[in-house]
Amino acid sequence: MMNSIASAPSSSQAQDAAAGILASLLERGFKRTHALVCLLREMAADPRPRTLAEWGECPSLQERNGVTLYRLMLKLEQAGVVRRVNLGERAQCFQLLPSGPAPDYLVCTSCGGLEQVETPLEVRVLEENLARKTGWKAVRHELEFFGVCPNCAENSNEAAHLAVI
Amino acid sequence: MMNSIASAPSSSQAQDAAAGILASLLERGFKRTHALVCLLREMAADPRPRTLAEWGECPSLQERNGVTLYRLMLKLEQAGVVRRVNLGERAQCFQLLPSGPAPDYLVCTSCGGLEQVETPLEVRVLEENLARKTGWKAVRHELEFFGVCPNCAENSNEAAHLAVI
DNA sequence: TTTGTTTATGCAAAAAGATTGCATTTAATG
DNA sequence: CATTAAATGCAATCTTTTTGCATAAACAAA
Repeated sequence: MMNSIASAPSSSQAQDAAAGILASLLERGFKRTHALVCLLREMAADPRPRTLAEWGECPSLQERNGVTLYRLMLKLEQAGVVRRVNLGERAQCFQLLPSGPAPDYLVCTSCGGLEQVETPLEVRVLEENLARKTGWKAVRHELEFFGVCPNCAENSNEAAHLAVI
Repeated sequence: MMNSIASAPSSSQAQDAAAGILASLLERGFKRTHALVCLLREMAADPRPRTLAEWGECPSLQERNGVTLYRLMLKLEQAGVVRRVNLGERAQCFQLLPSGPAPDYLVCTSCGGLEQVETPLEVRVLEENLARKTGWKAVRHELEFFGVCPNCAENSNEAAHLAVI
């Protein structure tokens, strides 16, 4: 039902994924630029949704201009390779779309911690039905659970306790 | 399964709701200010999630300062009276929480149109379980479906057709 | 009603994030 | 190597969110 996100794809798998995506993009008219190659690698190596600023902090991308990353990310989103996720932060987050169904998340509003949640079957069915039975096109969904993780909940209890003393 | 949002609560019902919320807030230390009274009325009269800028356009709120609305909205959110919803727009949207379960939405990414979607049972159960069986506290969820509504899909087809001619 | 205290408000300004225009560079193509 | 189209960096703008501070309004007590 719920999995923490410890298991990033192994380096070689990630590289393969990035390479495959890159190939498909090149066929679609993308240029093999330094920024594109590096960004795909970084995003394949870390499946979590991260802000533009965060992606920009990756070693291989630090020298890149922020605006470049911004425009590149929009292109990748349009190409259906990347998706935008709202994690309750002010800035939008982006992540590489996995080959399978995209994950949903459980977010700690206190520490920002993230756990992956398997998409409820009902949500998938609803999504499919919207696309098939109604006139809606290109339907996707976004589901997030927000709360305070056990760790933070405990700490805030301690804090409250200390405050009384 | 899906309902368009034609049925805003009747004026009197909305007023009652606003009055009830106001009373509860006053008990909790809120001051009965012009801005508070008007904002609650407007939000009760229109259940849709709207941006701060949009709420500020309401007749009774136009003379109010935008920052006032901003701070008031945050207070209402903290008080659990208002919730923040991400509708894919750059600005955050706010809406009064209904007495029952909060609605989920189907959003047209082309025209911004909004339809209400009943929360899948599985999502509610998942949410409850997170709160009961795991150590997570104050769990809530946000579920949105995004797509292109029949109207916009048709128009874009026409546009594509015309473009060929 | 007056006084004092607390909270809300307006104004100004800053910080953060998203977005565009334009001149230059880079990648692909022949 | 020359040509062309796309990508990049830089500067600047715009929108949204956020804060500080002086003033005004609401509330409670005298």
